[in-house]
Amino acid sequence: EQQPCMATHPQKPLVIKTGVQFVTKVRLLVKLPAVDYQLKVKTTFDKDLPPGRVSRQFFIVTNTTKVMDADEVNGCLCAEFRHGLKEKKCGNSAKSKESLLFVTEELHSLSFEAHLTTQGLNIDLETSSLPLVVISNGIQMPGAWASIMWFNLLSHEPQNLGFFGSPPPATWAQLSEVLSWQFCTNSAQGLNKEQIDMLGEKLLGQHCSNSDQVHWSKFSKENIPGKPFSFWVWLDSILELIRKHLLPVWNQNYIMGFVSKGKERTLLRDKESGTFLLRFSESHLGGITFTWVQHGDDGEATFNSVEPYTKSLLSTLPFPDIIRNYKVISDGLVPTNPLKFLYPDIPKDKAFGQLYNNLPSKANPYIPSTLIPCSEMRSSNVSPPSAPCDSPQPPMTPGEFDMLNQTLCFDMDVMNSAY
Amino acid sequence: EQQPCMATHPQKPLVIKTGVQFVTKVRLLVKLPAVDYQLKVKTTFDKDLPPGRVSRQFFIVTNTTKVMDADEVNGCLCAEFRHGLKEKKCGNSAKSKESLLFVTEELHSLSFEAHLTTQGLNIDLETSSLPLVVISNGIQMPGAWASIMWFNLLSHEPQNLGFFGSPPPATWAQLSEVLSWQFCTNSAQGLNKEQIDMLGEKLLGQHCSNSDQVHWSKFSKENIPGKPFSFWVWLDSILELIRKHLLPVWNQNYIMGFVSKGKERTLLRDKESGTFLLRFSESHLGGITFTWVQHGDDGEATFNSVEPYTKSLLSTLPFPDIIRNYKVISDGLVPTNPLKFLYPDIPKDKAFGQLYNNLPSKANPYIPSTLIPCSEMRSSNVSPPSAPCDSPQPPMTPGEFDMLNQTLCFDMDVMNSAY
DNA sequence: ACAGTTTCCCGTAAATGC
DNA sequence: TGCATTTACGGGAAACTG
Repeated sequence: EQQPCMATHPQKPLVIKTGVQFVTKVRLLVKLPAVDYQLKVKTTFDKDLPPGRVSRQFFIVTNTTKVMDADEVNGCLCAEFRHGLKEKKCGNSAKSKESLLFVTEELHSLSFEAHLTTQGLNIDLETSSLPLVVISNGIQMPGAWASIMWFNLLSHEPQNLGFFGSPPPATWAQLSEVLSWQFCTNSAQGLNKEQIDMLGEKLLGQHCSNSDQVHWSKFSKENIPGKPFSFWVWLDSILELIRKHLLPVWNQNYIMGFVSKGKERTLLRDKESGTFLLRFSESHLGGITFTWVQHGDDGEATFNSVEPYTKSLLSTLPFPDIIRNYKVISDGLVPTNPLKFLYPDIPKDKAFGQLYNNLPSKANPYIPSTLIPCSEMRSSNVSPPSAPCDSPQPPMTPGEFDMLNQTLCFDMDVMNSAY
Repeated sequence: EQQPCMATHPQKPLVIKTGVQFVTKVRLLVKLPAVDYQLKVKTTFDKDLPPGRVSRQFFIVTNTTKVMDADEVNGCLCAEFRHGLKEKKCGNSAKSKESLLFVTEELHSLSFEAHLTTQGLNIDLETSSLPLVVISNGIQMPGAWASIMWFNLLSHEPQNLGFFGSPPPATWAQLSEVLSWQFCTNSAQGLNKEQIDMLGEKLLGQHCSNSDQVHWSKFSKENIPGKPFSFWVWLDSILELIRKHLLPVWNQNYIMGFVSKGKERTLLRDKESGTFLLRFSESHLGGITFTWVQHGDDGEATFNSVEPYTKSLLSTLPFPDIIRNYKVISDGLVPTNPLKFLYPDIPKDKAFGQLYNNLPSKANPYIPSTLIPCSEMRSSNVSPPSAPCDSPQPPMTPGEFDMLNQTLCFDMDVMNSAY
């Protein structure tokens, strides 16, 4: 009969940042016979908090009660809150308990209560949110969102706030679908089978299968061997790069993105000189690079990859313009652009032409100046080839993760109805 | 006997931003005979505020009282506060009064009080700050700082908070000294006579003299004719550009900076081809450009200026590297750098060599990529020459504005001492 | 509608705490 | 000491307000 609905961070609901307002909505799903008094909703944070379960306590700094109003759209009773959350600085009571958990693994909840008296009946309504993660800084968002994803993928008990005490593993079939879905919600384009296979190999090693189990720590807590970041932090940095700097290019499907260096060479080897593909950096967070093939006079293939471009550079120079203007300088010669065909054989300007930044060259007393990304070539960097791979397939379709999309709404429970 | 001292924004004391903490220090200048009780200081904001004088009211959100402590350095009694300020949202009482004034022209003050009882004497101590300006956003900082400068340059009544009701004019002699001093506090280099003359002409027209009067509105309130910003906002944008992106270049005296386009040509006309000078943009806020001369086969001089570089570009590519790598592309030819000699005749690399960014070219599988600023040259932009100018002179020395430097301290007043 | 002003909040840097 | 976490706040943009 009551339905709380919530939108916090646009892309990442269920994550709340202290000091940043978030919106909650509660709706009464049944239509009441004309009530002659006001129905008041009260919000409580961590109402049924199991004692000692969480290491941090929070309180709502804004109004916690509100009278329900008729919704403009469908006329049902509705209350919308703008809440703010602050940490209760209690003398480290339960602190250092469960200190193995990150704060991003600590689950909280919002409860909504209303008391209704009508026709001699006394009804208590109560409902609560799906588990929430509270963070204090944006750098904690990737970890927090990983928790939300993991919980909603694997838990069948919405009230189980101790979930991350011993989180169950996911199958690669489940997880890969969620990952592809992340790309769908951040862009117009999910992941295809090749891309998913590359991610699977990265996470589980070669010859992994859909039924293989992925452990929570391997997904989000432990660093990738030899790297200072976890698998999810790496992948999320790419989602952010796409969302902020590569949206048109990614949506056009021009970024192969997830492809091993070995496969990259296999693909490019027998293509025309100047054929290139775009992929994300595996060594640095949020980086994209292009690799092109060049055939020598002897027919031998040379592969070159440019140092990955990251957000700081891409905010100065959009990626299509980089591709358009990139030059290689060989001493004393006129610089040339080695990028001719987007893999497999699309002429560069045909693919990217519409994305170029056509600077209007306003008539002014100054000479316009453009940034040209350039590489000086002396020695050629060649590394060993590797095994071939499967052929493309359409991206996965969203599955049970619909609920995490856009206007995420909680299911509603009437917890208590007496008299 | 008591001395309040204050440091808020490092470069701009006496300006307080709501929601950002600021530090105040009060010192007792006399050494008391060993007191056997604690001396408590109380801070009040706008204590003796003339009714209806200000349109906004503020209050201190932090502790306003503190017990004085022996200072580590010289052992005198001292209290240091970390204060925060917030606007009192009173039902627009005195609002819209004096609405001709900007909030950055509204002066406020901090008062400090202490009560001392010793040897049968009852002494009330009180002192207050120089006028303060309260802002709510960093974009108000230039306007606020203009007020602080103008007040301290021209007022002889530290308590006259209505100063901007009818602010007196300054002579160009006074103002130009203050302006040069701004460059000294933001860098290691003030302004020389040519630079000051150019600023004077910009503000007062040609043939201006040291005794000419500059009005407050012309300095900071009215926009420069044809530009969407005032003289001071323009100059302050350059101070910020220097501080954040050009410090070494400016400190080496390599930036002529303030030079009219006419004078620029006079200087460059008979110099060798490739001689260039650096100056700030007059049309855009916080921009720097270079102009170089090129002599054709007929000996005719051509002048070119590149589109000004601003902070967003300079944070990606440092200015010395721009000068080092700048290229002009004439169709089909090898790009060349037209910048050879820094005016009058310093070989470019001799001047800027030590400031170049020597990228370490770490051994990695990627090919490093550099940004090269390039201009495509088709038509040459030439504009009319103009009158010659004086010769260089050393920068002005700081004058009465010492007090505004770094560790700014208020003078102290014992306002009241009874019994 | 608009300009002056404040609020909001991202993202980085510094501070804090364990 | 190092790492996890929070606080601080500059700066751009949206929201507010007369």
